[in-house]
Amino acid sequence: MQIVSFNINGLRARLPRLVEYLDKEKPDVVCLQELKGEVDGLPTGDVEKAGYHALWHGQKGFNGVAILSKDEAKLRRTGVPGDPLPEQSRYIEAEIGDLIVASIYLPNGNPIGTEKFDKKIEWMERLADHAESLLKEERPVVLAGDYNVIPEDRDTYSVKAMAADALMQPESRAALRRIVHQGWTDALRAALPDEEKLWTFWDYQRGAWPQNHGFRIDHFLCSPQAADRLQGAGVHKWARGEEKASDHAPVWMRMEG
DNA sequence: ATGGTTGAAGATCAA
Repeated sequence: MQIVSFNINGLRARLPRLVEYLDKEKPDVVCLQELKGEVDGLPTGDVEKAGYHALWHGQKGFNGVAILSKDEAKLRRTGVPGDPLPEQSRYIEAEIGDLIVASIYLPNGNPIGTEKFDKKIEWMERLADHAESLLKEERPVVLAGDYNVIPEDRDTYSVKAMAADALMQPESRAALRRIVHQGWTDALRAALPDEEKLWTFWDYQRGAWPQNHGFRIDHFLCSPQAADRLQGAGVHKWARGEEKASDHAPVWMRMEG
């Protein structure tokens, strides 16, 4: 099965792109982030026509996550336990057959030195607690989404340009490492040769896309039971080059079964 | 240092 994570940067604006993407790549599961709105009133029937069930967790104006799936998914929860930002729609978790999958939109945290950055780290700590409890279920689990964290220096076009950014502060990286070290596999990193550069986000500004100035912030974390079945992972970079594209490209991973 | 762009709003804010 193929699982995709896609920060679509506005469901209203991107729905036609999303449906084209579903028709072309036909993934089994799609985790969406940054719906940037309530879903009521949008022509989401197009998603169903493309053959998908949908669990939406929208929010007026900002954030918003969803899980689309060819097989029906059962909602497990929205928000993380003890969520430090309960009014913001950043987490949805569901069960599809034996698989547990979550769509995550982690706080951006900019600018550093503010409450926003502190909340980002707090949110990551609550996610870490929840991730640990998920591992105890000893099931295939995939935590997919926009983590807003550049894990290592090799995951950005320029360490210098990003040095003051919340996405690559030592605290952000340490919080992500604390989760990974519980026993999760970063599917994209695992699928890459060590020296290979691969980005998932290119800013709309400063000609980032034509100059390939990107970074890797969309990740799949796989439980051992999911990692055992991992067959490959990559980025559907073509989608970033389309008209009216999101600033993120979809990332994919393939699992046996 | 600043500015550049986009979406959801319907003035700015978030990214």
